[in-house]
Amino acid sequence: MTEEIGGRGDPVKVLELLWGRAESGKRGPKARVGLADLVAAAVAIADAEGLSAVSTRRVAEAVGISPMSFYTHVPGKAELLDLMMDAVAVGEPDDPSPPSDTDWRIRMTFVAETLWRHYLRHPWVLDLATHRPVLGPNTVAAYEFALSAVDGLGLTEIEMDMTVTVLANFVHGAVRDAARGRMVDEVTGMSDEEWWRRIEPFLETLDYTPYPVASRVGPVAGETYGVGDPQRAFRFGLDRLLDGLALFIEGKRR
Amino acid sequence: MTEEIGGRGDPVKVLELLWGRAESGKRGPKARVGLADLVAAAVAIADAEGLSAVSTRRVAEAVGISPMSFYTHVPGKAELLDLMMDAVAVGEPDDPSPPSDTDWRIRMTFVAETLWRHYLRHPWVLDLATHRPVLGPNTVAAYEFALSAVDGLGLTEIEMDMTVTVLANFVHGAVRDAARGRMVDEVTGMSDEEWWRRIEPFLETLDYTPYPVASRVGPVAGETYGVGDPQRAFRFGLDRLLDGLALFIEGKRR
DNA sequence: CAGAACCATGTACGGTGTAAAGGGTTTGTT
DNA sequence: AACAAACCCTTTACACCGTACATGGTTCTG
Repeated sequence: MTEEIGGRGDPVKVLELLWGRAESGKRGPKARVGLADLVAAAVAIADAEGLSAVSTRRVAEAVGISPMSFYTHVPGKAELLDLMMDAVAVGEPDDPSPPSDTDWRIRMTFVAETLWRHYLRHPWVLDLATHRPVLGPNTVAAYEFALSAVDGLGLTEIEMDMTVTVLANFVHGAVRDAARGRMVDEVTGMSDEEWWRRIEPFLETLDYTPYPVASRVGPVAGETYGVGDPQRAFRFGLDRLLDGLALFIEGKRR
Repeated sequence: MTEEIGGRGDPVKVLELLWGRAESGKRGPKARVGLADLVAAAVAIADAEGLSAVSTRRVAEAVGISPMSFYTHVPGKAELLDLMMDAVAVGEPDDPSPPSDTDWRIRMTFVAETLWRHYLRHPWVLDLATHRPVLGPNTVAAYEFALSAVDGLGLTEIEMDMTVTVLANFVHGAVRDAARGRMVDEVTGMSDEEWWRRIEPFLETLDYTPYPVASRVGPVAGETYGVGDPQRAFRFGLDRLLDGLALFIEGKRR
């Protein structure tokens, strides 16, 4: 149970680590493990057991060094978290290849779906992606990938960035809801269905007259989110967002 | 440095606390402090020093009880966090009053701006709002408030919920970027401007040929976000999103 | 007035991140 | 060849965290 804050620590130090500029010394004994091993181990732990299972001692043990040897390779935990985020901010081997389509809408849809898959594969990123961006090579590559989808449409640089940011933020929020229904909470060991089932008797005892609209919408939405397809909300929001962007882009083109 | 996870603990227990159903006993001595005192103290600490400063010991001390007496009032920290979220999910006295406008667009804009202010006032909510919803009275009231803006437009219940969710997710993401520039990071004590200034020399040493689009857009966007007005991205995204929703709503109306 | 019920507390345990100091091993310099 | 610098790794220790457990007061009920 540790609040994990990305984007901390000495910002230059972490950049040097991200871009491989921290040349390891020539003098002493060779390191038995590399930085990449530590990061990979930490990612594996986070993927399997959630972010709260990632501790410096645990990561050190996973790669076979003593707890404090961790600090030989990484300045601290904050930097490790940044490195983890950048490490997974890259496509997986089984990802579909991007469409070389001329329709920006198809390209942006693909960007959104790629982000969607990314977050579902590494849900712990959702807990970390609340602070400063990690300007590592993979993160920048992902940024480039997203920007390419809106390049050449007549948008200014700022408009391009804002467009991509809005899309990324939307996916972030949508996948948060989806991850809820899909995963079993590794801490409570309670599935989303059980959660709804547990609280439902209590909810029925409440007086909903102060909430007329919510009491009409809530149960329907709750049922849908509880057992339904969260991908539906994703598609709905994505379509609305792209509709709005289309108006803007076509307005600029003329 | 503690990961704070909202929406945990016994879900019914926390609901009882949220809705005031946990009747305090009649027998023993009267409690010197109430649940609301603990929650208020915790919120004050989080507002002032960030979420990582909120510990059970610290909260207990703030209200003048011993560390373990905390658990007389709250089952555990997870429940406290839920209570904190719901406690702030209500308007402040100096909030502008909602427009009684017939234009849903004006109403939704107001909803978005209210959310925006909410997150800026309590940025720590961003760190907590990643898990299950807290179905407390204030949270439900906020949900009702948002839903009212899209009521009577001919949308189905599910569509209403998805619309509100998309809007909330967008604001969440946009304010995350804004909070970055506005606040001084309470942990590093480094402002956003200083952060950019520190990393800029390093960024100039990188080879950007693999990132042609990002290298064109990034510096412009970085400068804008670094010293510019993040509210601009908020307005841009909000306008695009509302444009897209307008298409859908007007399509359904006919 | 007895006892149940309740609030509050002290102690203790296992966990966290990491500061500080020291031992071993390799390499560059003389 | 000898030495010192540089580096990896380790041990010990500290302050903090959430909270289980046992105990001691206080107040209301029967």
